[in-house]
Amino acid sequence: MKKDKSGCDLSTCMFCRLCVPEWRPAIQAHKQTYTVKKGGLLFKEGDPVQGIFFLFSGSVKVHKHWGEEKELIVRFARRGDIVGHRGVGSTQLYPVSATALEPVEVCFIPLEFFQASLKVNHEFLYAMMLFYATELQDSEQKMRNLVNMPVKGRVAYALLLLAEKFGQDAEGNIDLILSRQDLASYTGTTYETAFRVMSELIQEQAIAVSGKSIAVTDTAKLQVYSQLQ
Amino acid sequence: MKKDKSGCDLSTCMFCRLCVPEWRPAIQAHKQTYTVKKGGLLFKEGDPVQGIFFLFSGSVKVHKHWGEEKELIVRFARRGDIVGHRGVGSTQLYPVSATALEPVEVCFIPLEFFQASLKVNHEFLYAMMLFYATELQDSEQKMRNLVNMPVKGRVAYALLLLAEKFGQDAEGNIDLILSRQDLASYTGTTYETAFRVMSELIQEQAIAVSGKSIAVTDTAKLQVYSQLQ
DNA sequence: CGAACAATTGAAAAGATTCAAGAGTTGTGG
DNA sequence: CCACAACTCTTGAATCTTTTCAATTGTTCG
Repeated sequence: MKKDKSGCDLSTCMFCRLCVPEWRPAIQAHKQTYTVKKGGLLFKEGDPVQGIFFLFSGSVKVHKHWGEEKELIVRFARRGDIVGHRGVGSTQLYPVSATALEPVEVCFIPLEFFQASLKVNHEFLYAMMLFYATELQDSEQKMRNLVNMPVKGRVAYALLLLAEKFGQDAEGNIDLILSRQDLASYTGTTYETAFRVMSELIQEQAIAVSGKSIAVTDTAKLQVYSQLQ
Repeated sequence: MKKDKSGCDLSTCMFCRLCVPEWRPAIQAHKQTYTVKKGGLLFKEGDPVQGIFFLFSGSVKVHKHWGEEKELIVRFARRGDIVGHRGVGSTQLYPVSATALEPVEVCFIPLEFFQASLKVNHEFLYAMMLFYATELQDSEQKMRNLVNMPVKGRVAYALLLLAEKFGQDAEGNIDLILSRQDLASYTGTTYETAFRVMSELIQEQAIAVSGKSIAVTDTAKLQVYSQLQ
């Protein structure tokens, strides 16, 4: 791991990686690295935007709320991902919350410094634009799935996506501890329905559950459910 | 209307407006303006990305397909809006189609020139990044609505959004001729369901229909349906 | 141990889709 | 100007999916 003086892992921190060397000292001065424990909030929907977060380790869910009860998980983020960028734009408020699913180490960049960097560092700005463009594509792909797929297809699709993003061990276990409730919120359904669908998938030996982790055992079966048409 | 030599309306063309004056001649040389008739395609999902479109007049729907029958309208665009930017990113293919709802005049910028402009024009790049960020927020807002709102709420929300975006005349008619089928595709439901919901809203005098245009007559009632919680 | 919370299951209800069929519109060619 | 075909519009009824409610079991943790 290449780390800079403040302990920032250059291989995973997009911000530090993209900054030209001369800027490093300024970044050192502005960024803050700290940890958030499991269940802790990085920021909350409706809060004024303070800055951007880069994750060094751990994982978080990014979610939008609906009344007191309901939520929709928009995205999961892990080591190397950016969080809080959804606050950049017209409004001054975060449109989503970010909650740690396990202890996370974050690199926090205050908004003013982040924006100043964007203004000065063309490469970084370009990378950020591409990043937003990709996020937009993903978001709309997910939107179509939510609208046109039955729950089973959405769960299958979600598991394939998570397996790819978080990786799997030898047994196929996805490297993310995910509660049924969170899976339900991610696939836009209720806890009970998510549970029932999971049971079916286990029955069909498409997936397996051991302890708290979920394993994809038959990718092809899941692909059938998450297929177009 | 301030127009440049090629007939580009500077007040509505984000691209031309953001370009520094010295760049205008180069733009003139690269961009193409032409019209697409009603029902015509600007580009199709899966096509290789050729460039970006800026709309001078008319309106288009941006939609994703699902098998042969189903589609989800992701967004409507009008005068001044950008279309085709969803193709920018990892893949080389448009993730959506764009179809003219009425005759449109477009300013087409080939991708290479668009990207070259981004590389050179910092202001433009910054504006594009903010634009993507805003689109992302809108997309996720819509996603939450699709997941958590009943159809009636989604239709109500859609109509309020369209009224705001496209404007209304004295009678409240939204300045966009929208078929029930398109409204259904936009709200992620079927033609019949959209029809029934519209009938209810007419009954409740929240909206009115005269000819092909839809009028919002009682904003407050629609807001109740599209409300959070 | 007991309290709180997560998991599990069944049954009823709600919401939306699908199918089907008839009414109304539009456009075309004779 | 009418007849016909091809649409879109409109409505009812059956069906399916998903949610909701409710009740029971299992697990965790102070």
